[in-house]
Amino acid sequence: MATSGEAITVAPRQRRKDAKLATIVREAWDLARRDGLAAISLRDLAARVDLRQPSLYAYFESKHDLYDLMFADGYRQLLAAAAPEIAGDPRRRLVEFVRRLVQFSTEDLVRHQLLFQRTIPGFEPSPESYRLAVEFYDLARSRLAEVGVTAPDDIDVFSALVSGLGHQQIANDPGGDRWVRQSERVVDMFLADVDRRRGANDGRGTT
Amino acid sequence: MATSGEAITVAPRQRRKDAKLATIVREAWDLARRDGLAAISLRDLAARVDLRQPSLYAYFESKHDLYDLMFADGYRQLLAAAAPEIAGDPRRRLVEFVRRLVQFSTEDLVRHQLLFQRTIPGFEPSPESYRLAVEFYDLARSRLAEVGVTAPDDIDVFSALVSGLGHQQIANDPGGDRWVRQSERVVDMFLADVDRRRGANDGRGTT
DNA sequence: GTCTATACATCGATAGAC
DNA sequence: GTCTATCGATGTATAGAC
Repeated sequence: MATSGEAITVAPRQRRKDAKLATIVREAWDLARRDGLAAISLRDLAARVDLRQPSLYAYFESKHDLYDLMFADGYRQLLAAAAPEIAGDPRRRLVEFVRRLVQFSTEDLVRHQLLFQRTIPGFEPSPESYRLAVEFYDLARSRLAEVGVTAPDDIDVFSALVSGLGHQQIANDPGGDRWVRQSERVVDMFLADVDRRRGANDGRGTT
Repeated sequence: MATSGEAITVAPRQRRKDAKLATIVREAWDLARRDGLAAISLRDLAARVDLRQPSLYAYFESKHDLYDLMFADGYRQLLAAAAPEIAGDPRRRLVEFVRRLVQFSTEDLVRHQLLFQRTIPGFEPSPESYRLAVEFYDLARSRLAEVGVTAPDDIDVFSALVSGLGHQQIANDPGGDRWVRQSERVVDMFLADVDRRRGANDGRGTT
């Protein structure tokens, strides 16, 4: 029985470590909300998870590595918030998708900063973490494709609209809905513009 | 001659101090671009302006106070970039105004962070500095009023569009023009939306 | 995997002489 | 206004025992 001896004892040990790591990341977010993203202290973090500061290095190799864990965690949260199916026609699905994104941005300033802004000077997500980000952008593209939007310029404009709503919401009305409630209007404005430009180009081919 | 003795000697002395302060702020921006906004070191800054670190406290009272000087300086730069008169009809003036703002955002990441994002945890601009920000937003409102846009919701949507273009530009194509060149399209999209909604409400009064 | 102990650098800010 | 000297804290990271 080469398997049982290991599979039964090692697996729970790994599960314990994963659970502890999840706790560490959760507390790290909490500290970031309190002191700012760049001001997370490993001493404070260790104290919150009942460890001594050097023991944290059993869970990540450096502070940037911790940011990477948080980055991946943040995109997992984003996917969890944005991916669930939405009933209705494609336009309505897109509106609700945008509303979810803007809402997500406004829920957590530092999460928004780590995921969408360049707040930590030297930080670059690892390829594994970046894959989660790509997964999200693929999801966004598919929501756009459903309403017939696939041109790169259109996608760029759309991304600016969404990021602008989220940014204004969190910067000027945190916790409120002053920009969240413009989601539907902005989507309709965008779709009307795409239609208008499509009409203007009609009959001229695909140039 | 109570005046001459003071007016002649004190004024140049003050002018010297102002010039030195301007140098300090300029070098602070340079350090921020190199190390990040939060990582500005007063020792490094002092070395760059040929002072010892404690001597900086003759020019500002704390590090937050330095950020306040930079905040005010940044908005003065923004006003200098955005305020110059533009020839042409109101629509063209608005397009050019937006292009200037997006361009301004993309020119300096840390300036963009200090002016438009909440990167420094405890920092709040002083009332004097904030007045410059208000001056800018008044300018933006007047550009909008020229094309007949005055409703708060319209202004909110417009602000989201502009900030979204700037944000995407600096986050995903720093130094390029991928979103800058969408400025005119976005303005036209916005104006068409305002018109469309105005038409939809016509004859129904001011509700 | 967690600990103690510690290295080593850096930080913002203050005291007090000139 | 600028200096020297220094305080007190904090930061990340490593060595080595258990």
